[in-house]
Amino acid sequence: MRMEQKHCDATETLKKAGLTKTDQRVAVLDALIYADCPLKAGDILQRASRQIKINRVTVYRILSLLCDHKIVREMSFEHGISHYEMACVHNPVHPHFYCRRCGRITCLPPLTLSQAWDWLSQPSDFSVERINVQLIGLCADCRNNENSNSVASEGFIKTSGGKV
Amino acid sequence: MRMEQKHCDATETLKKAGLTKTDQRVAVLDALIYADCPLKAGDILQRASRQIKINRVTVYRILSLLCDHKIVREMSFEHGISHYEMACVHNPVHPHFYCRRCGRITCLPPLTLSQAWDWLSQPSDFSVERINVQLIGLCADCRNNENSNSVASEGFIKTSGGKV
DNA sequence: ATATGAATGCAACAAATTTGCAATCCATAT
DNA sequence: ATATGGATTGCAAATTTGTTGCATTCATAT
Ligand SMILES: [Mn+2]
Ligand SMILES: [Mn+2]
Ligand SMILES: [Zn+2]
Ligand SMILES: [Zn+2]
Repeated sequence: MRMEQKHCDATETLKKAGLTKTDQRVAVLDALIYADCPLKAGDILQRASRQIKINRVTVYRILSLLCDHKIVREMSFEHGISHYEMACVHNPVHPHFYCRRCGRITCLPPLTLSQAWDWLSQPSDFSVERINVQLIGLCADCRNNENSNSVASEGFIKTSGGKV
Repeated sequence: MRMEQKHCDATETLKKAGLTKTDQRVAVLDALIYADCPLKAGDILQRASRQIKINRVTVYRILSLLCDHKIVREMSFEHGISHYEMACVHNPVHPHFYCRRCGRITCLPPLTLSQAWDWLSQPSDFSVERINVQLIGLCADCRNNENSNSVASEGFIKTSGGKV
């Protein structure tokens, strides 16, 4: 009787996605697989460097690749630093808490929005001051031009969305 | 009979907050007040520069000030660029759509999370691929040290939050 | 009008991320 | 096992976003 795995396997993950296995990719994946919270690119470089030789730029390229393949999720809070976490079956989508003072990010259990808003009043482990809801995907223009190499934003005013 | 205003007035906003009125602050506020979507610092510099002489650094300092006074909201999507919008009575908190291809941000009407998720399936103006929910505030450590000048993150492993 | 603290401009700095290109590696076919 | 060619990586340099220090200018109360 086989035990259910708690974590993904880096090598299997790459194989399933049809990606070449390299030491650097395995090390980056391992850093994310065994992390207990979302990591910055710098965190990942640091952890992967304990295992192998890897360059900062390579970390960014691997993260970009893994995000494209939806193996990894990217998220960005204030102060313009991206954080990354596994997007595998062991780590379904969930909200996050960002501390504006120390910058730590904490994964939260699934919540409805009204439950989330309740945290604004109810004291808890966190003092929630506000909530951002971000829907991410393709706008109508970009959906139509998905395969074209030119980006819709070229040639028109970038910030021309409509306030609803 | 006085008509209801659609927009805030920059001068009044500064006065109400007890902030000195300067040409630069008025120009930054006007850019945000009349924007039809959240703006990047660079967008604001560009728009304000049409009206007055203003330096890049001044834009950042004014935005920081306005955010501290909760006159303006800051938000951050992928690629670590902050966007800003008015946080006045004419623009209550609402979700946003971010196009991962062209980078445009669109303000959305208030939605429950399940309504938001419905957009994932129902084709609409946007192809929603995922939803980020960010709770922002202070963690327990930082709440206790709010007035201390040392930040909790000094001296401990920064990424030590717990995955839930 | 003058004084004083606040706000701004400028230059330099800093951190995160991207790009170009040469060197190296990995998967596949001999 | 070896050769091969495209994919992957490393390194240096550039780009982008945002910050800091300090001298100058501005706003406002006397
Ligand atoms: Mn998480
Ligand atoms: Mn908005
Ligand atoms: Zn904190
Ligand atoms: Zn788009």
